[in-house]
Amino acid sequence: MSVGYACLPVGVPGTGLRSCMLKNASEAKLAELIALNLEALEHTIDYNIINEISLFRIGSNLIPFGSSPVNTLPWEEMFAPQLHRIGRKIQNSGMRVSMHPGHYTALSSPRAEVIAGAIEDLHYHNRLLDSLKLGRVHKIVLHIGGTYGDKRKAMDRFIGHCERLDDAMKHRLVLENDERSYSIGDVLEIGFILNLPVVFDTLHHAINPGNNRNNDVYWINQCRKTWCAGDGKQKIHYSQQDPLKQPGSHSATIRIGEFMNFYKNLEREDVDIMLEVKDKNLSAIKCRNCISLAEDTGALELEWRKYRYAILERSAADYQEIQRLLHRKSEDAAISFYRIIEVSLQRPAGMESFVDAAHHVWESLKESASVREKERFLKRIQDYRQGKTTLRAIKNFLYRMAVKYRQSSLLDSYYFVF
DNA sequence: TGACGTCAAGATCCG
DNA sequence: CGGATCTTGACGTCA
Repeated sequence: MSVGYACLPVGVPGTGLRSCMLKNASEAKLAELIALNLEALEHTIDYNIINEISLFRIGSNLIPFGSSPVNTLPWEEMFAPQLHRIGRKIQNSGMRVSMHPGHYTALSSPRAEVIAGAIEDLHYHNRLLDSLKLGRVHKIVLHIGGTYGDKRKAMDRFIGHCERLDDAMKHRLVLENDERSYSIGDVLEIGFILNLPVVFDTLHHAINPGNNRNNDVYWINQCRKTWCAGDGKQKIHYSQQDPLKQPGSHSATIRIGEFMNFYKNLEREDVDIMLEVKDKNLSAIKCRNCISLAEDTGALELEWRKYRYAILERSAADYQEIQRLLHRKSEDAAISFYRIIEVSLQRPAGMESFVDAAHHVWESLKESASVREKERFLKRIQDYRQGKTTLRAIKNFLYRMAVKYRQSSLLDSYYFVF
């Protein structure tokens, strides 16, 4: 079982994807952006390999306007060396990647121009995975689209358009239930007709369960029947509702208690779980550490080094509690560890604890920093105490210092994420 | 016609 | 001038 995350890791410098507005999308601009984005993707893949994250979704915006007629660049050839290098890293590390066109790619539409655009978009996604020289276990996840007042007719249109796609494309396609129109029952019906695998999305299902009320495990086992040997492991999407936002909004982090219940009920290891969550890679590592059978306290120590300042700035008591927990080396330390982290990160940073944490962070910068920079730091702290500057401004300052003096342990930490 | 979701670009404001 | 903060864009569907 692999647990993965989508598109952009948080707290990893140099992994952001660039874009531009349509009116600025010249050939030169697009070529520059593609080069930058491939560098960013390679950094992300490197990060995944180092952190043993073996499931990842490549963002559709990797090639700006990739499926639009404004982008006529032969980018597969132009960037072949970078693309092949990235593909080899994915392949050699045993990573599995996917792509996911959004809700705007609708093969069920009654409008011919929308269908043409959707097919263009699918071709773009397929071209990208082909250009990385990746096989058919690296999937493209597709929604069905709208219902246009008649779901049966829309399903028939979807099936018709899908059947006409070429085989190479069809071998990559997998279908997903959505939170509005197509329940998992609907999508399975289509999947069986088209002989395409189905991805079960837990949160979409919770919001749009359809008529046939069954639990997650039942549907996951139904979906399993749609996955053939050549498709690789069955994939599912797992996410949790943000309690303060609209139904369907992904939570800030995966609440580990809920996830572990889900995992235990699943009683299966031959499933890949793609998380959809705001804190991305952080939750992927969290879930991985909590389900891994080996009592690898090393991984937990590494995590603590990354979380510690974010916790310290909220609560010295939480900080000490975690220190004691890790010292005890108990059997289910990982779950207890993340439970405390989750509660602690909900607290706002208090003024004194924030200043305390900022000083600790400064400790690793002060040897490199100039006298002027030290003065600037102390002035900012003073201003913060007097309400003349914000916590975020001080963190941004510390971040720039960490970049300038290449303090990788600080840059790799989650201090700047929260 | 605007909400929906997403997130960087672009625009504007501030010191 | 640099940095922080607000607004716009790009996609299709649905109310």
